[in-house]
Amino acid sequence: MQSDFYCGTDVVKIARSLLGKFLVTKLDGYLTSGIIVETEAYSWCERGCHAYQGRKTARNNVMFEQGGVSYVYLCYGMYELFNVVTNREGVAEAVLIRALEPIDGQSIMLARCNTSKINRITSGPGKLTRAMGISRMENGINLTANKIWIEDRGLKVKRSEIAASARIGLNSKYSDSALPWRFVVNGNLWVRK
DNA sequence: TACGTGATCACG
DNA sequence: GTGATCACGTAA
Repeated sequence: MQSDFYCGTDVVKIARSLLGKFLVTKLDGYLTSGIIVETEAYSWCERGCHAYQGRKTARNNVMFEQGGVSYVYLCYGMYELFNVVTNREGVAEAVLIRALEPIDGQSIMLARCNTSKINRITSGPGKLTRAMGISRMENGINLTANKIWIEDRGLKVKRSEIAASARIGLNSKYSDSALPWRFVVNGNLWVRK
């Protein structure tokens, strides 16, 4: 996608429109890709976001850059989570990529995950980054360049095929955790159940 | 349901 | 410095 796609001011809309797009990486010399089938939106204006109320830290500072860069951080000491930063510079918003349907480079993904079963290898935000070779080394990189990018290959996901629900893993004591900002392709095999 | 795992951040 | 918390995944 071009830079202007990521600079949109409605992160929820962008999270929805990413469904059906292809996330592609060319890392360690290998090309891998998958269809995005689950996303979540995050915005500075709600409590689920690392940049809530515009709080800027060493970890989240790339969220404040102009849309079109990656935000990769370590979660629970073990998992690297990949986000697409959106909106204009200074407005911290991002979309977490939560699940993919693997397409290109499946044998590479299997090797990276040290398994022989493709089943569920990219069905979760911590798992898909491993399969795609994404780590914190890729934090802040330009998504219109040649390491990680997103392609529209013409696959259409109709509005009626998209389900919205509350985001996963947020502390339920905050009302923002109930916002319906998680989007999945209905019935897709690669969305965790 | 329980917990490994370690970086992060709000405290002081 | 310290300690609670955390956008997960797996086992059970």
